[in-house]
Amino acid sequence: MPEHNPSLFFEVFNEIGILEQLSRAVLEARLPHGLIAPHFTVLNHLTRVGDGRTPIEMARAFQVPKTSMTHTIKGLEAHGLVETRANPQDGRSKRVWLTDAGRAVRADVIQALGADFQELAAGFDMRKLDAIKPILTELRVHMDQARDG
Amino acid sequence: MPEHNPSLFFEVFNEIGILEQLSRAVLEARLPHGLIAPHFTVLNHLTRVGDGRTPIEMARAFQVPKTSMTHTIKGLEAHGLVETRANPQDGRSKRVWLTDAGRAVRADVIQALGADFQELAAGFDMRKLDAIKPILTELRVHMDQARDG
DNA sequence: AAAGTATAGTTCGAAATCGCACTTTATGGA
DNA sequence: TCCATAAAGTGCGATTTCGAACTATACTTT
Repeated sequence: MPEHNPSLFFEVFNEIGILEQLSRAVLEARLPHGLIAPHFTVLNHLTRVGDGRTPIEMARAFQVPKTSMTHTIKGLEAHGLVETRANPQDGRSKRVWLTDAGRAVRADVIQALGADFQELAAGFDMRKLDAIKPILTELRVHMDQARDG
Repeated sequence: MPEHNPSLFFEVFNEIGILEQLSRAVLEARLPHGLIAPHFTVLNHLTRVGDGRTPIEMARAFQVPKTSMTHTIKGLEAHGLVETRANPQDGRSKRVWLTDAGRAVRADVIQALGADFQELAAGFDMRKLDAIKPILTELRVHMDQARDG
């Protein structure tokens, strides 16, 4: 008989909240001075899905208000890690491009994190991570849909 | 042979970050005006582990700076949801107590969230939540220890 | 008991977050 | 074409976050 206890969500979200803070701390310890997690998230996103994205597109991807994305991009521009150009297809919007410096910072941070994760991995059964990843993804997709619907 | 691919952490933390935002949005949609997630987290913590905790104890539990906890508690006090008294055992510290209003707000929010979670649960295999919860806890404990050591 | 060190909490200032209102440009009918 | 509506992005202000420095109290060592 399935348990179907909704308070399970409560407990899982609680753990997720704490893990988010812990993992953010690990990341930010490796970021150059003046950059915080949202900056890196954008650099990483642009690297993975390709640069030339629009701010609104990234705001939706990360589920943050567009004003927050404006602010984050402004910070990255101030550090010379991205640059923005008008979008020829749509006069309202702009596109965001990585600079060489932006790519370099992202690569450096990834490498530094590799060491941290190596250490974390040493004391943890990675098969358990393997096991939870698809479920977390499924849950995320499910909640995304519930939000839209 | 175990995979031992540290970038797994990267992907898992990415999902956790998005899930944190999504679940926070669900929670905050149910909170009374003027309260945000950290306020509720404190109300809930005091209910679960018992009130009379100290600010520093909660700051550690949630992995937030103690200055943030000071601010959060001040907000709850302003809303009359908690009150603080000196700690007779330690002149440096104070203890935080729930008021009746605080308990009531927490209960109302829990109830409202029940409906949300019920709906979420309808379209999701709760056995998968059951499966990931202990692993998330284990990971959280592991990272906590890695941070201290 | 005195001195040095550690801990709990606050104040302060800088930066981040985010809702609201606004401007500009696009789109989809009458 | 004209108009209404929607969408992209920004400016602004209130609140939040959080590190640094500080005060007050406790603990430890001699």
